[in-house]
Amino acid sequence: MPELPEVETIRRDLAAAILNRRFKSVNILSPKSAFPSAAFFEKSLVGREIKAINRRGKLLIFQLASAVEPSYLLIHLKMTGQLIYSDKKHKIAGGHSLNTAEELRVLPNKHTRAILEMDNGALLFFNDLRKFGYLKLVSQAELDNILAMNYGPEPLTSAFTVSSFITALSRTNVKIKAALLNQKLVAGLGNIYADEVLWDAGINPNRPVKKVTPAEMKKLFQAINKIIKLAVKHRGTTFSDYVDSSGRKGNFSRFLKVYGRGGEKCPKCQTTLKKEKVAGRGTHYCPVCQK
DNA sequence: GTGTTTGTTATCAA
DNA sequence: CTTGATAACAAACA
Repeated sequence: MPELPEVETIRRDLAAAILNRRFKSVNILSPKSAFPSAAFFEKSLVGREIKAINRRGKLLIFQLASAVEPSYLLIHLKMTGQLIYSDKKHKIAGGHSLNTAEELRVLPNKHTRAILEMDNGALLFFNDLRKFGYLKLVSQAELDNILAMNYGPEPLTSAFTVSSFITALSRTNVKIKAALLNQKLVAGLGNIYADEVLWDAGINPNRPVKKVTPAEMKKLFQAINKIIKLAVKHRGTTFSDYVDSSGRKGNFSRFLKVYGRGGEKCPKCQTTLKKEKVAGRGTHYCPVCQK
């Protein structure tokens, strides 16, 4: 599941590789993965230059040069999306390959939904097993609207402060885990990091937000910044499908304290970790440390 | 055939 | 009208 650290890793690597490059051709293999339509992609993206690659929460935002609309390409990986860049350094079946020998995998594969060719011949593959992810071309106004309507403060930025965090959360009374997954309250957390920050802060995922004290909110705020920062440093977590733009796995999995560890011992108190559904999601926590 | 996996949105209930 | 809880989506695997 690509969450903030995984998407940020992809953003940084892609920016280093394809900034200032133009799209030479577009091949949409799964029409439902491209909005508003495959034909619109062909017409509007070919020849456009990538001016910047930004990120908001889990959303990748490619800014296109020139004032022509649509001026942004949005890519959301949702659960199983991958964005893999190949500059043909290694030649294998089909004429293209990944950059790292140990991760070589023939592309495109049966889950490839779109292929974007750059003006230097490099290819950008959008793979998505479950087809929840998408590519979307939007205007400045549409982007502004999407960001304003759907995204709260970004961790590790000046917009994310203890007081803004507490204020945002105090407007609801859902379970704290559900609040952390709500992108409008804080952007970028998904199921893995929500569980990790709650364990770090010692808060039970089932606690209603209104019963979390200000002191605990502060611990949670600090846990979010600490864990997101560390996860970015280690290039994210690979649990199932996630790989970076070179096809490599993230290195943060070994730092996970509770996610995917139901039945194992709590690193703090040795109690057996629980796994149960909270807010409709598989949730891992320590019944003793997290109150 | 059944249950699981999750990001986001649609739908329903209170 | 608002809020919160849940279903649905898609696809593959155990």
